[in-house]
Amino acid sequence: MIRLAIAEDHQSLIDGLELLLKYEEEIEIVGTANDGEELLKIVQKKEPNVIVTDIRMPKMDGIQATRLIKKEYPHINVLAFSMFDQDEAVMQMLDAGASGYILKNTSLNEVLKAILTVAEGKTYFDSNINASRLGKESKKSKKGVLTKRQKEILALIAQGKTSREIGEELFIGIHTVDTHRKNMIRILGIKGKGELLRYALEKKYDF
Amino acid sequence: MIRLAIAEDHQSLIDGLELLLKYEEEIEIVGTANDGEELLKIVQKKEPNVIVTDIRMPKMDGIQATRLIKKEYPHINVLAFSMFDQDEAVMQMLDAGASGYILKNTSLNEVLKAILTVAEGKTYFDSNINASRLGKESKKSKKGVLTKRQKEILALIAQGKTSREIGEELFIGIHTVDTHRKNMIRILGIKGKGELLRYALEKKYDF
DNA sequence: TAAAAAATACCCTTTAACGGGTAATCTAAA
DNA sequence: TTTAGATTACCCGTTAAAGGGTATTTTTTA
Repeated sequence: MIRLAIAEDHQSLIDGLELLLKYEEEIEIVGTANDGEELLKIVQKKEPNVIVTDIRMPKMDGIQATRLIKKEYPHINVLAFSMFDQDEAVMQMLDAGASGYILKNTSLNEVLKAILTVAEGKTYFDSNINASRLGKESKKSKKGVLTKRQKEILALIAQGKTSREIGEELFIGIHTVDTHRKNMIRILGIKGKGELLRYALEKKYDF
Repeated sequence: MIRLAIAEDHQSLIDGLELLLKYEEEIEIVGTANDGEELLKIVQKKEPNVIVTDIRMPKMDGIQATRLIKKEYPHINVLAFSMFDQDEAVMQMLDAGASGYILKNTSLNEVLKAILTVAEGKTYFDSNINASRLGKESKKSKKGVLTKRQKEILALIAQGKTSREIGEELFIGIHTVDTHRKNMIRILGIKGKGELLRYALEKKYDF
């Protein structure tokens, strides 16, 4: 029997999942939440064994929530459910302990398949996610998380600052900023002119 | 009888709506789309009388799609379904001819109520939307600063496309795209390398 | 303490995106 | 129907950023 908890800030999507799952006899929805903090409460009270969670949520994002949950309840299988397929989000979610990752632009049937798969302790990844690319990066860069300095620079990039301005602000050379840029591009597996800025800006909306 | 078309880039949400509506005898879903262009095709082929559409979608956003649809088929009632409650998006959608506006973080039941309401030719607005504030704003903001073509190009810029790619997609020269870029920069009063991309991305999430 | 990771800095080349013009069509409104 | 606005297209030059390296110093961790 799957005791499922759902965390997702769009109530309409939760309602849809509930409609889908209420005919699945092996699945019982023990609770739903609209943010990460609510999810934690449900986990404590209702003891689900599978969780479907959005990444970007108010109050506490899915990554942080997953990390805390897996620390206390390592047996719970977490399935990430996100709008975005950015490598970093996937890797962070994996690092936090998630067993699967599906995108919102897939069908509910695939969601169901994913839930059943992770419930068995297996992993499930959306077909749109390039797992090999992830694997490659994750070996090289381990967690795929940017360093403190890199995040600092990324934040300034998101503010529209140029390498020169960033260098002045952080008291480092323009070359150094450029090196950080290039390293981030490599780690994140992105390419093209404005992609890093895009990433920097979208990141806010990702998590 | 309501002949309903749904446009929404998250298939999971479409599936949820379908599950909800399949028990409503007065509603028939005649088609679903994952982007604006698909929606236009469905409208032509299936002649729905009510449309539920996301605002932010690939290829063509819901505002543009609504505008085109209302021009050809003014009897169709359009219900906007969006993540965001920013005034500008609501106003643009109204200006495009939408009859209602609901947020994704509402329940599916409210979605159903909204569909039934707009189907009767009435208007339905999410309780989170301050209608009076909208009226005040819409007077002074006229119609939005950028032209149709410019917005089209801006949307592609937001997708990270280069001028070359945009030109290819719209069957115009790279110089033309650059001219549009420069005109937008001038009109919007921005400056600097990535500012237009920044603006494009911010705009996108405002909808 | 030795090894790994992070942060610093420079080299080179290429390219997309400004910034600043000019101008021909084409479309729609006055 | 004239005129204004929108769309198309090109010229020049400049610059920030990316893509490819290499390399030193500092900090952290095993």
